Amino acid sequence: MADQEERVADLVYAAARAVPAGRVVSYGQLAELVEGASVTARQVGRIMAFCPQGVPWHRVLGADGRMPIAKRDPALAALQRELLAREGVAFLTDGRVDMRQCRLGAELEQPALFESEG
DNA sequence: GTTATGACGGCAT
DNA sequence: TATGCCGCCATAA
Repeated sequence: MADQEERVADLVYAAARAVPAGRVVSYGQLAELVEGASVTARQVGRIMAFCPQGVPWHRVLGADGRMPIAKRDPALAALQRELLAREGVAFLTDGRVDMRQCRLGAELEQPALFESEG
């Protein structure tokens, strides 16, 4: 059914909306957050390309913190970086997002970073 | 039907 | 750290 595609999209959007400000998730991670449907990072990318209003699409990045969106529209990459910066997301000198501490659940995966760094 | 590419991810070198 | 390769699913040529 074609509705299945919209169904999956809705789930992806819901998962994206669940991402709090100042936090980011990778396409693959967002796909993992989606429950009730088998979604891959590719699909998330395709779906996020047509995300409606109210969806924090800027909080979705590549697994390495880069913005592949730039190939679609460099302006969006700049906008994304601006929105993330306003939310307090840390950026690296490489221009990438600091997934180490901004990734959703980072404190659960790399607690050491929050212990030594403080 | 095959090949190539894409808002991706992981592993090997 | 940087490159290269493959897997994944969907769309276009």
